[in-house]
Amino acid sequence: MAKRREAEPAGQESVPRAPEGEHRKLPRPVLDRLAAYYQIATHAGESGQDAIASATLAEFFGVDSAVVRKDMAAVGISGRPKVGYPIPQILSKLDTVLGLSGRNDAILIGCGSLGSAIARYGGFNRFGLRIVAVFDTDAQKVGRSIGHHTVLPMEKCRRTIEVFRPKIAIVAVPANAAVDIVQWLVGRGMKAIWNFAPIHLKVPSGISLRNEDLGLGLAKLIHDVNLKMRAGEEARLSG
Amino acid sequence: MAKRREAEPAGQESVPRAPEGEHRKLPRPVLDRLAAYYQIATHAGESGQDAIASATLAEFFGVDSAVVRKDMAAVGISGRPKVGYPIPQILSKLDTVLGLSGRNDAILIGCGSLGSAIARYGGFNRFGLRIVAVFDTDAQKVGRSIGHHTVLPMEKCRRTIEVFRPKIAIVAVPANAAVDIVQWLVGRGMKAIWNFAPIHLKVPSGISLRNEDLGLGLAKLIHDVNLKMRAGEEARLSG
DNA sequence: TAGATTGTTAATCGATTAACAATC
DNA sequence: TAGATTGTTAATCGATTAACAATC
Repeated sequence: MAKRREAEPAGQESVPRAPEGEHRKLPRPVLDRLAAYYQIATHAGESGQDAIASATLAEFFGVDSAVVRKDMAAVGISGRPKVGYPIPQILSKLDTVLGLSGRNDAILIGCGSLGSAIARYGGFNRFGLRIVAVFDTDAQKVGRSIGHHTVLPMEKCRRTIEVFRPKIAIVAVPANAAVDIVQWLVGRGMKAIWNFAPIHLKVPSGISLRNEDLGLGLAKLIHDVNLKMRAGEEARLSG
Repeated sequence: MAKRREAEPAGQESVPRAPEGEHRKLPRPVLDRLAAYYQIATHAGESGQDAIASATLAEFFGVDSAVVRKDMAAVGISGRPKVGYPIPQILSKLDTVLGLSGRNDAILIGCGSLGSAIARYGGFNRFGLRIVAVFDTDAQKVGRSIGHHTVLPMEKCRRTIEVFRPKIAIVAVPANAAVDIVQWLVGRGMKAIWNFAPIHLKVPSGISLRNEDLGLGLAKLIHDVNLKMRAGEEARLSG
């Protein structure tokens, strides 16, 4: 029953064999759904349920229930016929799979409106995120307090990285500054970049990067709403 | 050369036939990539290039160049051998496809730190977004000015919707308030919901919804960095 | 012309869907 | 027991990759 194929995508050739157990590489669509199940199960748990059926999760995410059952099997979450999947097991297993159980230290670069919002937002604690320091090049912003943090000058960043060794850098600087900053951060040993600048960045393989471009999200939403409105009009004309 | 199949996903049965030309339904992975090409082409154009090769776009996005050429063909962008795809054509075509050429009016609900950041951020103008009004239930926030806006009380929201008829509502309220607000907004005729609350919402088919859950994005990034660090360690041990 | 890059067809691969036996 | 729901196999579907002819 072992998986037949373990071909790695470009940039991963150095991995000699697939990791086993909970840490095997999951297809991206699976990972997307698992993250959503985590959120849905959390809210279901808060409202008093102690189990949730594959059909329920499927309806929320807009897929077939067999997909959900396969996803669950892929990470070793087992359900019970007539009952569903126990929410505590979903949460603890996905905690492990998504890596949320450990502490994930981060620094934040850029304290404009979006950077400040991130610094103040407490909702990421749930995912183990701890922002150890926030930086800005703007002398006017240095010294200000944002949430629990005081904005530090960029010159202090190198030393902070050496002391705290954070894995994650949250980049919320203007697009034209992002390329250089990210290159510098990677050079200082940063392992993950969470990029909010509206520019598509690249990093060496072995470094994790997430381009969280909200403008692109908006573009997709606008595309979708235009498509639906057009479809609605056509249905009205022909119906 | 017409497409053979036009099956619609669940919830779209009312559409009698597929729209033609630039507005046909694109597979989600294609749309994701097109939005990224738009961003990459924009920056390439700003740095003085006037064309870009499929291989360049492919390298940025981490796919094969044939994928890029197919995507371009799918939306009718034509390139020239030895040159690549002209950037003006990429931008104007994707403007149309993504629906960014029109004006997209929106209201913003919730002026916490994230809502305020969105209200202040000018980067969405590029996508035709115009926030016509911002609202909050908190009497303490009403009357404050955020960017160019003054926070209005929720009671004024109904009337604003009737007058401006915005298509899009940006929801940046706490998770426990989001469900009711969104249901109300849909009832008032809103066509698209851009949800920043950390909860997976559902809307009737025919309404567009984008759950922009940043915590989920973080979870995926953490998963990825853990996987890579683990892979790196294994390579070191066995290598 | 020679060479680089597009455009497109055919082959492969992987993910989704359908179906149903196993199980509580 | 009967019925609902999981778990899993086989079939279908769609997207990616490989290959190469067309073209500037």
